[in-house]
Amino acid sequence: MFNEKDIYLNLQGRLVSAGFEHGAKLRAEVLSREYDCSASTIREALFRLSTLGLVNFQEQRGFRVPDRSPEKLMELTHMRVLLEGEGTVLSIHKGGVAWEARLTAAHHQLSHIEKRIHTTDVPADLVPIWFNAEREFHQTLISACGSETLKELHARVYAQFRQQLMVADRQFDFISDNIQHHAEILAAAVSGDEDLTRQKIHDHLARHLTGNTLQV
Amino acid sequence: MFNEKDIYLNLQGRLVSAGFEHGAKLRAEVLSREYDCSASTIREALFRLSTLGLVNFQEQRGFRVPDRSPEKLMELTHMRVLLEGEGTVLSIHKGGVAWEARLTAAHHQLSHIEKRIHTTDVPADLVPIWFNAEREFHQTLISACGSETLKELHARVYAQFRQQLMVADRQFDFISDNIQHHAEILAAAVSGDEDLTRQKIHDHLARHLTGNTLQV
DNA sequence: ATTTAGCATAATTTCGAAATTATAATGTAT
DNA sequence: ATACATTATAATTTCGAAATTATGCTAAAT
Repeated sequence: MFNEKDIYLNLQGRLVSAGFEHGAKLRAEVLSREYDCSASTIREALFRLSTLGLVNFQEQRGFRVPDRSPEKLMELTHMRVLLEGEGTVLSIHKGGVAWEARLTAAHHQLSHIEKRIHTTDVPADLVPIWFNAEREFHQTLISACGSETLKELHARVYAQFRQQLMVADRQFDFISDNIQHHAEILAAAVSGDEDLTRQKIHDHLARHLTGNTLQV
Repeated sequence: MFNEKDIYLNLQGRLVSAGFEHGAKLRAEVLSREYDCSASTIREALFRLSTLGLVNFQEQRGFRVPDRSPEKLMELTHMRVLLEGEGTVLSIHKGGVAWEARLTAAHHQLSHIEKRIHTTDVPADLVPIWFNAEREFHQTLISACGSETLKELHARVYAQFRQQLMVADRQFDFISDNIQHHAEILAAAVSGDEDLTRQKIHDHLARHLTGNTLQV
């Protein structure tokens, strides 16, 4: 049923989308029953996730979901601004029309979902879809940067950023601003204006740099 | 004798300082005899190191030391310039006199070793000492940035960068330039000139951005 | 009543072997 | 001779239990 890779990915998914509480203990034996495998297999997966930053490991004390922390969120946001800015500027230079096309497509999908969220009450099953579309858009921004290293670093930071913001029931008050932000980032990127693009990425994330947001 | 943490750290050390060949296969069973423990313990350590980027893991194909690659080195160098530049500028703002003192001290030690290397033939046992002093100086640059996240990202990148450059017998032709570079970085940082500091960090690493260096 | 020591319980870590999967070697058919 | 299938070997992965270490509980002493 589940091999280690599935378990690893499934745990990763839960860790960034309220599948566990902040600060929750992750006991290998308990999880091993859930996934119908041995504790060692879970332990391996948790170790990998700990090096990713999605799980805290303490010697002789096991594994835990990291606590929420406004400082951590600010640090992660800062790294997102830095890495997404750099990666997007590189994409502008190297990506060509193919990248612009992919970015426009990713934005179109995201925009569609965000407008639905904006106009109607948010059905619970729309949240993971929005979640993926948002990630896809931001990943596409840096997708033509030419540096796997940059993309890996960004993926880590993005995952930890999401984990900080995860909550069971989401408010979408921010969605109106987000629609605007994403459109502006797209426009700036396609226009080829480096500084403006960096600025718009910064503005999009700026509210997480104040220490006041622990809501999406 | 060895607990898992020791094994993990020992392997990490070897992986960044020519303790294994580039591309070498890392077989858990073989290493388990070396460290006098079971294969599972080694396997756990290798998984953690793989998430760090110092080991490649392929499903059903085990673990390997990453190959050398000029492209990878360039990407890592780029990330070092970005993260060290950002971290140092933050340190300039937040570090105060205490940070300047630490940086001056770290530079003094590094400078001492580099001058010895410059004037005499390089004794083999000086290499790891230089190695640590170099890392210490660059870590100190960003040490007052106030962001554990930035420091963690930098530590990963620095380790992978070192791994790319590792060779059994080192040439130290570059050392003369390095002495100059490190002094200029120190001077720029203490003077508080942000742009100049970023520039000097860039210049120090610039030769690794050409794709022509796979020597330290 | 509070602290501390010893004990019982629970959790973590390590192990070595069993099961699975890949790789190499040999033989067979075209 | 080359390609393909089959078998044998070697490597990886998973397991469940044993050993170690932490945690919580009870009782004795101040």
